[in-house]
Amino acid sequence: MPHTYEYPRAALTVDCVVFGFDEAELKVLLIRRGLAPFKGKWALPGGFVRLEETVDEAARRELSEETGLKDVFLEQLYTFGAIDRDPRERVVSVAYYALVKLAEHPATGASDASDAQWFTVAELPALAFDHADILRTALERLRGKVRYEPIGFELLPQKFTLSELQHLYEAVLQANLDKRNFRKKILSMGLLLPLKEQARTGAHRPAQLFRFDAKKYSALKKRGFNFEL
Amino acid sequence: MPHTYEYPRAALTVDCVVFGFDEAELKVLLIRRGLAPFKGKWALPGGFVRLEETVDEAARRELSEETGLKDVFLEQLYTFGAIDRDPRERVVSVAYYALVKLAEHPATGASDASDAQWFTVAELPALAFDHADILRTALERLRGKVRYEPIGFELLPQKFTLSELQHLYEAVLQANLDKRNFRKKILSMGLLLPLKEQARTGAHRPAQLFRFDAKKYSALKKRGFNFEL
DNA sequence: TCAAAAGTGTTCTTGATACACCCATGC
DNA sequence: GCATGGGTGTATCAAGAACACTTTTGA
Repeated sequence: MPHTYEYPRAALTVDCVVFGFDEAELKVLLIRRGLAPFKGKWALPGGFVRLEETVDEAARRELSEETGLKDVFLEQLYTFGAIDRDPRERVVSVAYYALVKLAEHPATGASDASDAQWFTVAELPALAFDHADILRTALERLRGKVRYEPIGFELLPQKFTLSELQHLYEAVLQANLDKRNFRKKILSMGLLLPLKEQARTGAHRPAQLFRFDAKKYSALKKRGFNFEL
Repeated sequence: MPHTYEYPRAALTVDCVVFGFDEAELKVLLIRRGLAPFKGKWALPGGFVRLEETVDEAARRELSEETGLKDVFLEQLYTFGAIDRDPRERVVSVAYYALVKLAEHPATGASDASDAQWFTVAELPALAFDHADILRTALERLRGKVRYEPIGFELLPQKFTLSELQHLYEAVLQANLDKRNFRKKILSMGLLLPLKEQARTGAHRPAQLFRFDAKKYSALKKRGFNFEL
């Protein structure tokens, strides 16, 4: 059933930059394209926006369909509207970025998409369309936002050690942080709940486990508190 | 000449939140709608994106056509993609915000649009569509961004006094700032060039005029400098 | 007993805040 | 000469940065 309009219309898509964190490395989830154009090339998960869903819903649906990921942190990033970004026709894409707890999700997702794979952000393959631009924009946003919003926790398991948290920040910000100062600062905010358990991993002293206290954060935020690292 | 597509498509528009600053007041430029829906209501300037222009270009074109404003600071804000934001049909809108030097532009713009008018942000009329949401988002963005990027200068004439600059920040941030501390901080960045002229307005001591040194800022930025107020 | 990561305080420096008076001008 | 906004310096306090050793565990 064809649809006709008085004026020509751009197609509208969503694309998702999915970040994960694993073993001190920041990673991105890419999908190998099975169809032209850019067949065989790696690309961001995404697809067309349907009329009966919001743009946000489209992003969640495509993420779920192409990578199996659900209930993840997802936020709109930027809209890419260059004329020739898709060689076939005019396509405007609303980009999102997602943060997933990599340890709690299967390595490549329960996906019906042919091929999904995590890549270290420092070792990315060539990407289809303008997806390299989108990814760079997402990285800049993540680097900026992680410093003044407690979104880093979205990349860690619910229970984590202070060292894991520090390594996450070091990976995202590409900087070395002082262990004592980092702990002092993050603990002084009172947003980390120490758990009774300890992590026992390897031939070392076991580390205290914490979880992020989201309720306390939203209560503090209302009173004007600002997370800042 | 009708255009036919296999799947139905949303229409794509741009909307612009235009900020100005005048006499210690932050203002927004609105347009009175001449057509249904929301006929007679105030709305943000904006319109449909054409296939032969980028989304950014569409924003600039609509701004020029509806308000007469050209060569202003313009930055993408957010894309609004709720299903029923336009009662006629599915319309997704990429919102922008603009900062204009109000003193250097005519009060209501050399506009072909019937009716354009500046409103104080504290005294806004009811707005068409979801434009109140868009405007609120733009205000939040402006409040956030003005603190860590030197965009406030886009709202002032090229030559300005320190008091004018301070009043601008006080209006945007809705806070009172200490005069001495403000001057110390802003001058210590070395981004304001004192001019030889002085402002002579009223029965007071004339104030030193400055201009923002954009070249110096971009040079410093490359070396890792961060503007922050 | 060794390797490997966990944990812990103090000093110094820097930047933020608070605060009050004289200056130049037009009327 | 007075009203109005322009312009200036210091003392205090809080937060950030730099820095090294002991503890606990498994192998």
